[in-house]
Amino acid sequence: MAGEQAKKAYLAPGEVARLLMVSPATVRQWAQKGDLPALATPGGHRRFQLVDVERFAQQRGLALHTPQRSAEIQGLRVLVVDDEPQIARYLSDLITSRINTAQVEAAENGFVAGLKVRSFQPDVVLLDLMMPGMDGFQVCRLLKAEVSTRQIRVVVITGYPSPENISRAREAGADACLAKPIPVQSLLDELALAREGAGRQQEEQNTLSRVRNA
Amino acid sequence: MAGEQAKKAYLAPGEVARLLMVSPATVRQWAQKGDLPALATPGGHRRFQLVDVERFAQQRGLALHTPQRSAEIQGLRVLVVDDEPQIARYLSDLITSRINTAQVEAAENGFVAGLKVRSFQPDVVLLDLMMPGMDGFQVCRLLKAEVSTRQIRVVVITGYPSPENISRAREAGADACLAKPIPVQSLLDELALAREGAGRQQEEQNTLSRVRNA
DNA sequence: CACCAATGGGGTAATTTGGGTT
DNA sequence: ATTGTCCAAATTACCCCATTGG
Repeated sequence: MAGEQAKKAYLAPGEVARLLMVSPATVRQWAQKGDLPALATPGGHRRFQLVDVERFAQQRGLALHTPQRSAEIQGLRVLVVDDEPQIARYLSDLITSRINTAQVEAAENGFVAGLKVRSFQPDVVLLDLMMPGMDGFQVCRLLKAEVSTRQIRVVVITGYPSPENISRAREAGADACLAKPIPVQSLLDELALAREGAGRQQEEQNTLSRVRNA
Repeated sequence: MAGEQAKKAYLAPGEVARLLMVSPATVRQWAQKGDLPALATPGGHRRFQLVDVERFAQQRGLALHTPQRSAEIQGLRVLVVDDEPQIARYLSDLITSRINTAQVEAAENGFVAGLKVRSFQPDVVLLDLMMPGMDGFQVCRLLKAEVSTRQIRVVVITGYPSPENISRAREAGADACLAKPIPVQSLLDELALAREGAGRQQEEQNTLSRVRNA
């Protein structure tokens, strides 16, 4: 599980405040009113148990404490990087027809790809290795070298799936490597993996709820 | 303590409103409609994550209100886009030696250029027209087509300053066009212009830009 | 034991927010 | 589509001193 929670015996008011996205003063109010169960140190300072905090958040906050991530809510975001409009179009249609919540954008050259990596913030990048003026391996390395883009799943697509190319792609950080013509099922499998993977990056907000609307 | 910009884990509605330059009521509407993802405190108040706000702003083409990042305060930010490391290095050294507050970064290909346009947020882009796999004219058009990048000054550099190239560059939105070898004074003039322009929001729309040659 | 910075407690006032509605 | 207004509730700011944990 994602929980690397080093089970603390108790939480200080400040920690609880950060957890609940509220100021320490507010936590104190809750504790005073008895809404949030608290223990006390000999000196009178409050200590809280994680269980109590979670229960409290669930009761008052609108149920559900599953910290769903963007891919589950907004749909998987896929960036197709290919200089051939036909292929880009084919991939885009393929994906949206199979995963109807997916959002797909295309980049026909390196510059647009770079822009969109930042602005579209894809969960997956489908990257053609052979593009004029662009070294796909280097793109992989760049994406994996930076924290803000490291978690993007990179699926490399190549027309020359030589062992050397595949191994180089892997070394460069690609998460998968598909040969042309695209094996549809494999592609969908990769997207499914990305969809699962997109659920991380939650840190302390496990006890919070996504706001629900009609 | 200069580092007051500590990354907040969450944002309150009011902060988001100031960030997006709208009223709190509007933020509330967006959150209610589900356009802007929100979390909730146990008491029912909404909290937002910076990532979500940024993405939302991006989708709508809104600009985030960054207090002030004028070139006067932080120094001019220059992005050199050239595939020849020597030239990039030469330009970088030239600029930093003449304008000692300037910050210069280089991009050796289109992908890196795209990434850095977003992450480095330059005031000026020095763009080599002739780069493998990258159409400089199109890069101009892309930059000038979007609100968030429109105010970046684009100085095109070309080894073939034919009338046609110059006119095409201008049509594509380049603010200036310099021929190789680079006329140093003209380059510095352009940077000076950018430095003036970077302080204010957009003001005057320079009808045309000058073309300079050695 | 004293010192120290960070944090917490009590209490109250000031500010902000959600919701309904204009 | 966005903003202003009203009210009650939620949240935070402040002041001053005690506790915590080195």
